[in-house]
Amino acid sequence: MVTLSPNLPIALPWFNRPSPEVAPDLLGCSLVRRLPDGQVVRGVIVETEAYAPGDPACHAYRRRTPRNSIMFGPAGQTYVYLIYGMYHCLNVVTDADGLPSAVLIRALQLDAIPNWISPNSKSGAKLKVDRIAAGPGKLCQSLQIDLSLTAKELHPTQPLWIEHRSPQFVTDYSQNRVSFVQTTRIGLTQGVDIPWRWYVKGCPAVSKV
DNA sequence: TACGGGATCTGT
DNA sequence: CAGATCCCGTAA
Repeated sequence: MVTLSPNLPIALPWFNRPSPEVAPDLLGCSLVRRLPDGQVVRGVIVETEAYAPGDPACHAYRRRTPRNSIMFGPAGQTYVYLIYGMYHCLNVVTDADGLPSAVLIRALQLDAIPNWISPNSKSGAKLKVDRIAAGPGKLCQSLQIDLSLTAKELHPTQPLWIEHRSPQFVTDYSQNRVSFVQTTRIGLTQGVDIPWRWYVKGCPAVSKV
């Protein structure tokens, strides 16, 4: 189920749909990060959440502001924000120009622990690969994503892009060896009941609850 | 200009 | 379950 090899990059128009459609379609796709030194890191997307116009949990719910203005733009751009003063979250802007919506990428399945991450936690325990990009904050940490990567096109010429599902994943999904779960979103105070979170069933990287 | 809260994570 | 830590939206 883990994709080690490159697949076809997803072109921008693919993201030009309502976020609740794009979010489940992103499961099984690979998020790819090219670092300044040329190193490329790939991870399979296993958990996503959708945010859309009229949704009280959406950063753009009230109005357009400097921070959320990227969400109003054309689909296929990154929207990165800082949360709790210490973590970053990565979104993909979706839907038509003018409609503020995005998909939060919450977890990745990595194939290896990136070499800039210590293989041991602070308490000394060995980190599991499955948990390195488990959660939106850890995901950005594991791929060195910060505010400098916001408002970038998802394209192979850029520091971030997304690739289509591997043939293996497509087969596994169509034969029900892999399935998705749809449920409510995490960590919100508003829009708590909207079931716009999707994840790959049985994946260790997916948030509990 | 000041203030308070947040799409999180870790250790107690 | 509290604390870390800072940007940004809202109110003044």
